[in-house]
Amino acid sequence: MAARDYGQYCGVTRALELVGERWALLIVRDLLVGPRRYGELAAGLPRIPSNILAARLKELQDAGIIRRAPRSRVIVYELTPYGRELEPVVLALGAWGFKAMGDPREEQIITPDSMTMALRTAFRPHVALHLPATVYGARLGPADLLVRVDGPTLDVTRGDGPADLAFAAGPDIHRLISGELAPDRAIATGVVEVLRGPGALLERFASTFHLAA
Amino acid sequence: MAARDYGQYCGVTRALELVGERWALLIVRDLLVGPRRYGELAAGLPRIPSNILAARLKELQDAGIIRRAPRSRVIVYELTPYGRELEPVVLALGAWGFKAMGDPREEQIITPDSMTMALRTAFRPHVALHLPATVYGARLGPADLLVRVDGPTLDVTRGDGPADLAFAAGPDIHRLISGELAPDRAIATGVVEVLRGPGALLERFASTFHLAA
DNA sequence: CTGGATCCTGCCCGATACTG
DNA sequence: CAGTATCGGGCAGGATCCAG
Repeated sequence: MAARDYGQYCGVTRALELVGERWALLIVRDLLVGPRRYGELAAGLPRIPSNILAARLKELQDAGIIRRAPRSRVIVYELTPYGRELEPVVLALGAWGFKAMGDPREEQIITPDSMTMALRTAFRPHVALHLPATVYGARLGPADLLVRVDGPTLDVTRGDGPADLAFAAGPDIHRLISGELAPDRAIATGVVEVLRGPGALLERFASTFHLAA
Repeated sequence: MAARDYGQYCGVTRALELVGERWALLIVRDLLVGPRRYGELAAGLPRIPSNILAARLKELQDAGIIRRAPRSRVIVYELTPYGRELEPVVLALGAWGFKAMGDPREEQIITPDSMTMALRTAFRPHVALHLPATVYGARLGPADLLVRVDGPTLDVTRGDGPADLAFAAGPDIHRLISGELAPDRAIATGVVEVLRGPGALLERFASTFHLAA
C-alpha cells in the first residue's frame, strides 16, 4: 500500500489511492446500478482477469467502499453508503468521456450496467420535469432496459415490460444522445428501430437524455 | 494503447483510458491551477519519476487534454478547453477523498497547487455570497496563498500580499475545514496561528470553506 | 456451476543515471 | 532545465486449477 502511495496530504491523491487502480471505478460503476454477484461483475467486465477482480473486491472492501452481503444463500457485493458517494465521480467521468467516445469499434461491447449509468449521466431532470411521465423499453445491444421517467426522477431496470415506446438500437445511439443525429433521422437511417409505440416519442427521449459532444 | 483498452463502448471506460493511468489526474489537478513548466510539475509531484512525467505529458497531449505553449522563451504546459472540462471530475474526487484523509502522516507533504484545488473544492459560493468580501493570507506548509473571496467568486493566487486575515497552518487545517475543530479551538490549540488581523475572521473562513467528513 | 486461488509471462512503474 | 536511457521489481493479463 505504501508503494502506490502518492505521498501527499490531499483529497484527490487519497481518492486515487483508493479507487485509482485499473478496473476499480468500473466495478463501482456497475455496483451503482445495484448489488451484483461475483459472476455478474465478471460478465459485465469481460476482459478483467479473475484474480484482478478478486483482488479489487478485497481492496474495495478493506477501504469500506463495498461489502459482501448474503442474499438468500448467495453472496452479493454491494456499495456501502460511502461507496455510493462515488456516484458524482462516476457521472462526471462518464459525461467527460462521452465526448471522446468517437465511433464504436467492432470489438467494443455494450453492457446493461454501463448503459444504465450512461442513461443516468445523460438524464436531464429539469427537462423531464416539464414532460409527461413516460416509459421506454430500450433494447440496447444485448441489454433490455425498462426506462421509467416520471417528472424529475429516473428509474432504469433490466428486463422487458409495458412501455409507451419500445425501440432497439446499437452503439450508434451515441449519435442520438449527442444531438448529432435527429430522432427522425435516426429512425429513417435505421440507427434506431421502433418496435412498439409511436416513433414520435423518440423525440421526447432525445430531449430527456442529452449530452453535448 | 490497445492493451490498456477496456473493450467497452462507454463514457466511463473512455475517460479512464485517457486519464486513468497513475499520476495523470494529478498532473491535470495542478494544471487546473494554471500553466506550469516541466520543472514546476515535477516539484508539485515529488515522487513522480521523470520518465513517467514525460510519458504522461506526451499521452495527455496526444489525447488533446493538454498542450505545450511557448511563454516568453520557455515552454509551459497548459490545459486545452477539453482538458479544463475535467475540473468537475477532479473536484468530485477531491471532495470524496477528503472524507478518507484521516490524520496526516509524517512523510505526507502539502503542495501549493493541491491546496489551491482543495480550497476550490471546499468553497461554498452560496455561503460566501452573504458574507463581506474578504482576503485571506494563508501560509499552508511551504505554500503562501492569497485567497480572495468576493461574493460567489473565489480567486487563489500564490504569493504574499495585503490580507484581512493572515494565518499559518499545517496539514491539520483539515480538521478545521471538516468542522471537527471549531475556529477558536483551532487557534487555542495552535493548529492555526494568526499572523495578522483579527482571529475572529477565522470563523468566516471556516464557514466559507467547508467539507463534511 | 459459482467463486475464487495459483501459476507464469510480460509490461508498466519506479529509481537513478545520464544528456542536449 | 527538460527531458531520455536503462534496469529491476511488481502489478496486470491470461490460462488453468481447486473448493463449496
